[in-house]
Order: sequence, then structure tokens, then C-alpha cells
Amino acid sequence: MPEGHTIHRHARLQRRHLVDRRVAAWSPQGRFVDGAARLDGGRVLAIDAVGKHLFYTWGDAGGTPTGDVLHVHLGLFGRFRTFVDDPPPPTDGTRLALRVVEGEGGGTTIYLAGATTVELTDPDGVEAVRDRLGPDPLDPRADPARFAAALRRRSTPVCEALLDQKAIAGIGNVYRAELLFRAGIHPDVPAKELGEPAAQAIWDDAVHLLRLGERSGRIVTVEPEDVGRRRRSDLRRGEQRYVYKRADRPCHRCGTPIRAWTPRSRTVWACPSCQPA
DNA sequence: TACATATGATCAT
DNA sequence: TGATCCTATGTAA
Repeated sequence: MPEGHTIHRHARLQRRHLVDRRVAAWSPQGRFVDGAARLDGGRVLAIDAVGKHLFYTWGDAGGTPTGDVLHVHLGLFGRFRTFVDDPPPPTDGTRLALRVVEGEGGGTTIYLAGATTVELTDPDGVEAVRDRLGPDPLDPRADPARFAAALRRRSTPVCEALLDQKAIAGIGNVYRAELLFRAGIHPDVPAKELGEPAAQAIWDDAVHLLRLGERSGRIVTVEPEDVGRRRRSDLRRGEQRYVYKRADRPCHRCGTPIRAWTPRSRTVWACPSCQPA
């Protein structure tokens, strides 16, 4: 279940298995047969994550770039499954299967199902995607000023701006709700009214939270002391997030019931007391 | 068997 | 704004 942290985590973990390795590629589901055939037997040269997008730079068996880049976007349902040993048969929906065929890590199999985008593109296509994305908090070279400028430009509610991948790449519905709670900002505040310090604070917190998420593979945003614990590892279920999916439950900081509403068909949650309008 | 649900995004109207 | 696409899972019928 994918926000930017998941995508970067997949990139990091899959690099270990795939980069510089020759892989067999096929499409059990049958909807990526031609693409898989082009990749089959080639060598993965690099895996890059940008916002919620993944790019696999492909080479021929000898390692010479072919110009093909595999582009994956998991969307809402997309899921990778990795098997180091013998894999089970793929599910009906498995669009792409990759299996390492030589060298260390041989035998590793990765199944991909449910993704919105599984396509072949090329370096120009990669640039085109990069060009329509805002700065990515997990990119060390990202420029937070671009995020601040994007907010300044928008009269839409800040909660809408945070889901706009052109404003900031990689944020999804969980992080947007949690970031706004942690910043003490009501979701309906117009983005342009936030001001530079608030924009910078949201950015810095996004960097912090997404890094944590990338490392752990989970979205945990609660500071342990807010629920009377000392360590993150002591958090129980229902204590890991401040507002996401906590409608009518008491705020971890002040006890006020969390409110939920659904603008643009994406539910947003907030504490009316900690995030005054 | 059916249905609801989900951390996404696009396209048509 | 609504319809649509993508898949797996859990619960209800």
C-alpha cells in the first residue's frame, strides 16, 4: 500500500536483488506480454524512485543500455511480492513476473499485480514524468522552495495541495492527514495563506516522516509521549497515527473526537481543537 | 457469491 | 463531480 515511502523502499530492496543481474520476465496475467518479452533475458542496470513512480533502466544481457525503461506506478492497489526461494504460482492478476536467472541472488522472483501503470518507456519518458512532479521529500537534492512556491500559488485548501503531485511528490492520504495534524493546521486553510515558515515546517516534517516510513515500511506518526509511551516500538495498534481513520475517536493529544469529511472523494481527518479552522 | 474497502490518478461531462 | 481502471482481502449473506 503505496505512498512515496513504499516506492523508495521497494527501489532500495529490489536493487539488492536485481541490479546487475540478468532476469527472466513474463506476464502470467497476459496483459504485459509484449513488454515482458522485450525485457526477458536482459539485465537491470538501475532502479529509481521518483515520488510514487518506479523506473527500471534496462540493459541487454551484456549490460549495454537498450533504451528501454520499465515504468511502474502502483496506484491504489498495486503490490509487489518477493520470493527468495521457490515462489508459489502467481495469482491471476499478476501482470509482471521477474526472476533472477544467474549470479548471487539467483532464484529470487518478484511478482507485480494491481498496478495502475506497467509500461515500457525510455529516458525521455522518464524526464517527462519527472517534469510534471513537484519536489520529492525523499530526494536529498529536492528544493523545498518549490513546494513553498506551489502552496503560495494555490487558492485551494492545503489538504488538496498536499495530494497534488505537482506540488509535492510522494504524499498520499495518510501522510497528508498526519502532516497537517502535526503542523496544527486545519485541512481547509487555503494553501496560499500558509506562509513560508509553515510551508518549511510541513516540508521538514515530510522529510522526517517519509524517511522513517521508508526505513520501517510502515507509517507511524505519533510521538510516543503523546500516548504515554517511551519508545516507538511500544506503540500498539490504534496508537500509531494521530488522525488517519480515527473518526470519532479521541485525539491522542487533547481527547477531542476526531472529525472526518470527504472533499473530492478523498476522506480527510482532523482534530477540531488541535487544528483550529 | 456478493459486497465493501483501500495509502491513486485520469478522463469525460 | 462522477465514472472508470487496477487487485486482494475480509466480512456478510
